[in-house]
Amino acid sequence: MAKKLVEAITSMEEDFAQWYTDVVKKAELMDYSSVKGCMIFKPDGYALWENIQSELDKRFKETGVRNVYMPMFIPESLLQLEKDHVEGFAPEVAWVTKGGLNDLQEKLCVRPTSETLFCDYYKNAVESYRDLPQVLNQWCSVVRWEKETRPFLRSREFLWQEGHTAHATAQEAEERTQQMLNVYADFCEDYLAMPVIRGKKTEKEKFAGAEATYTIEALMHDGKALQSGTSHNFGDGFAKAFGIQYTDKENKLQYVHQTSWGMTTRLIGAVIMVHGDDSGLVLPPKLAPTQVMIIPVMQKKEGVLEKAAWLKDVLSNYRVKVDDSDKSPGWKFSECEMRGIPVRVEIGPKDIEAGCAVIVRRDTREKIQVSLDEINEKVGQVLENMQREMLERAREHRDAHTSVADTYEEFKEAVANKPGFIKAMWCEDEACEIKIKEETTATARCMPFAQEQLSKQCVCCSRPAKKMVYWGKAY
RNA sequence: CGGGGUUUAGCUAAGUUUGGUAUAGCGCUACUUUCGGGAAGUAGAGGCCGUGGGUUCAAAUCCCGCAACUCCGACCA
Repeated sequence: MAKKLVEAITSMEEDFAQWYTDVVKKAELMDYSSVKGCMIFKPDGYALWENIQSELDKRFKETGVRNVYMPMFIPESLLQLEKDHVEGFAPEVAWVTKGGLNDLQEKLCVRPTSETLFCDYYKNAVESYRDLPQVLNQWCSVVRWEKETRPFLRSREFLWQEGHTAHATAQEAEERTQQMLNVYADFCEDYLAMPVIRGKKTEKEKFAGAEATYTIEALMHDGKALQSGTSHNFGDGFAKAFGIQYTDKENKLQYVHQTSWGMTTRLIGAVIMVHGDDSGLVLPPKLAPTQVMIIPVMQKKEGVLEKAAWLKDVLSNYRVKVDDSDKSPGWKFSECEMRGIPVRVEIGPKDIEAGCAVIVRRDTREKIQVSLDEINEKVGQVLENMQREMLERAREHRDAHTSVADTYEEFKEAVANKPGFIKAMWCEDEACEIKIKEETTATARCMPFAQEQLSKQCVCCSRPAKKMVYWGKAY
């Protein structure tokens, strides 16, 4: 691990929560606003979201998704149609009760999620099997009146995408649910260099109104888990509550089967906590809004700025910038590191004379002197290596922080002393899940698709085990 | 929503115990010298001391509300 160069950032070891806040501020990703729990995305923070958005959107569209936009308000009567759903969200919705100076006839909630609006739409849009499937998505913000907020991880208004689909058969809905979870998982691993565990939520942890919830779970640097994306299969529950029926080929009325799936700006928090170090943010090259920062040294010397501009041109197939502000080079180096820019190129009179430049990799701080003739190719290699090695390193960290517990004693010991995932068998009785949570604070993160038979007994009650579960403390 | 902490210039803080002209460092502006890991000098600008009440001749300071931020729980993406 590289040594700490910037005093303004608290070290992770000392205080992880403070480290996180320091990085978020120092990397200029966000500011607090005057509305409690609502944050300001600054340009560098919003640029991360824009990149996530465009890459995900591209991947969605490859699977046939189309974008729409629904209203941001939901009439109270509509929200209440599905019982589990309204019970799940009621404690945290914000209400609009006035329009101008007058009370509204029916109060409107600010959407906490839009299942009800999509259902209301599908009720009319779907008549025949020919209208199916409906595979729609929207990019928007939603509001949940959270008690405790943290930048990117939990705010009262957050940005996300929510996909909502309707299908003719249960099987088709199930396939779409899993397909989107895989899109999410591939995106996290390939684009964010963040390894995830794919699995199913327990009954207790599943989404309000869902038949099944699938999740991807990532492990943060401090050993806490972060739910990074979810995909829900609703079966025909919402269809029955909202009356969404179609006529099949045999001219019989059938209920549709629905799914929904979402990812949020919380992913930015995940990237910070998976890859960051004591000098600040570390961005995977594919995600980084600026991939290469050129820092001229002795920039007032004749020819230096010109050479830097020339270099920018040479490297123009990457997202490249020149820092020609009149700060000292040392300042600019630190600034680059705090902001997580993957590659820094130093160019000064000495380099120009020698026909080379120094390239420095953010994650390892490795410095390489390269000839200007081959710098374009070298930078490309460094970016590629960095993307790959960041994923490998995160995977190694996760594996090193995953333990196995056969007995309840081992389990308690692991929660207390080994931050990270704990793999253990479970009988599928909610009583054990609740007991574990109350006694250890660890929750069932997911039942992974890749099941292993660790033992024959439930880690909690010793009755026959049915599922292997990843447990952990979560954000 | 429960428990702690914090709130004074753009940032970090001192000053509050014991009421009496609002301070410092960094940052910012201008100029000069600098420049390979947060450079220096000179001259400037910048504050309703979170907010609303109260006590007092006098409040950053004492008293009572409220709010925001932050951390730990509970809830959640």
